[in-house]
Amino acid sequence: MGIKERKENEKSEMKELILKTAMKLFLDKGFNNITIRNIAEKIEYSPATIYLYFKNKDEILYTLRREGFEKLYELQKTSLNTNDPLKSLLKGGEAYISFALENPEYYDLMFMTRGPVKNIKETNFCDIGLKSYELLKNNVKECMTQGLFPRMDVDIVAFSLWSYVHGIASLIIRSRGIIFPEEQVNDMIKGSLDFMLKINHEKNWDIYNKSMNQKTELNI
Amino acid sequence: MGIKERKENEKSEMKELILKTAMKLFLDKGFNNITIRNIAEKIEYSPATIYLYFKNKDEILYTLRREGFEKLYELQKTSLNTNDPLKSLLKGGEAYISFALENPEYYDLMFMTRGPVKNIKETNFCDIGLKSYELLKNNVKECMTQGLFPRMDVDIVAFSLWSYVHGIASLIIRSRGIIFPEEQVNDMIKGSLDFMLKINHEKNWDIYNKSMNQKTELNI
DNA sequence: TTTATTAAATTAACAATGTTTAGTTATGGG
DNA sequence: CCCATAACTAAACATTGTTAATTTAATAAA
Repeated sequence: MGIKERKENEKSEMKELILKTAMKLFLDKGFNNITIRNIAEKIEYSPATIYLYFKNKDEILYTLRREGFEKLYELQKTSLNTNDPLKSLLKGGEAYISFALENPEYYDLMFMTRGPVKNIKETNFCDIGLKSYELLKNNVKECMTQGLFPRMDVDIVAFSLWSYVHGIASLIIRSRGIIFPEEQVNDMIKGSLDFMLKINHEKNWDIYNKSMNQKTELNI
Repeated sequence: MGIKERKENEKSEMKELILKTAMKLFLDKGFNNITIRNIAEKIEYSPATIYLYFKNKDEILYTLRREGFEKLYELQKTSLNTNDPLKSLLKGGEAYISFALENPEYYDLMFMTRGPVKNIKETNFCDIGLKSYELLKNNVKECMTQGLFPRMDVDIVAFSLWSYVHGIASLIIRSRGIIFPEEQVNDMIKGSLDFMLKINHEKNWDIYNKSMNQKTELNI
């Protein structure tokens, strides 16, 4: 069965190549401005070949989107730990925004690109996305049990925090933060995260400060 | 000059008709899925006619986008008053999200659609958008002078608040809040605004409550 | 080795898109 | 009535996603 195996490998290598190339192109010009022919030309195959590996252009998107959700999940897993839930949230938020700004096209595909809504469930990116969301929820819960957050509906608070970082990331990605000079963007982001946690916890100011001083650099 | 005048009227009426029709179609299927031919067919003219009134498809988008910014600005003007800056913020936030969810296609064109970045400045939708942002900033300033907010960089706080409501609106519009049952969305939004202001101001809890009780219904 | 079968890739075409050009029809002034 | 200008359209163009027919390459069978 050595041959069959090799063929399978070649097949998945080809898929990888297409995905990698597509992503590189999307990143530069955006999903809608890249054609199947562009991708084909880059990898020096005919356009029709791509259809041997992906049903259509959308399926390339779906695959990349799922990849993105997996990447993000891994990232969240490493930055969210419940020992110090507040610090954890801060790091998670920073990681989230960093991910979005370092992989704008991934982020775009995941959260900003309008896709046929039917397929959102079919492509079950929800499953893995939901896992990320659960991480966040647990973190929020921990904050509540430790008395760092007011006791509210966990879903509401989690959604709020998610909305917050998503808002920051997506405004910047879409250059709607264009009002601010480029070099201020980084401070802006840090400041925003500050704002949320700061006013959240003037009571717990000491705890907050401790986590702020240990925080890692945002590299954007 | 009566004739010339009438012609001009007819010309702008035609523009209106095209815009109105385009918007209706965009709302249903999204900008990228609507063709010039679709619009033309709807208004019973030939596709080429549209190019007599708009340079290209994008210019229709730009025009609608500018319209959107004006609408939003008017809305913000009426809901933001500085007598009670905290209540003002809350109403402004609600109005913002309502606008986004009631006019998803406008909102999409304004903040979520990827457009050629060059044209962002050319189409100077910035001017009017900036005015909205200034309203918000003034409101934030007022909160600070009244001691309702910690004294931080006004831009950072304003951007934060903007990010927050934008995050909520855009996640819902892109059905990324799909994890929650439809009927909970409304509560979710209210709860989120609660969250932000609540934990913001447990100190000023009385003020907050006053504005919460008087708040108008979100009709989504 | 030669032939048959299967897989991989390409060529050429399709319909649909945004856009342009050349031409036609209508309108108003002389 | 004739002409100039405006309004409009038909027909074409290049480019898109996608597919069907066909060729080429790789494997299995003889």
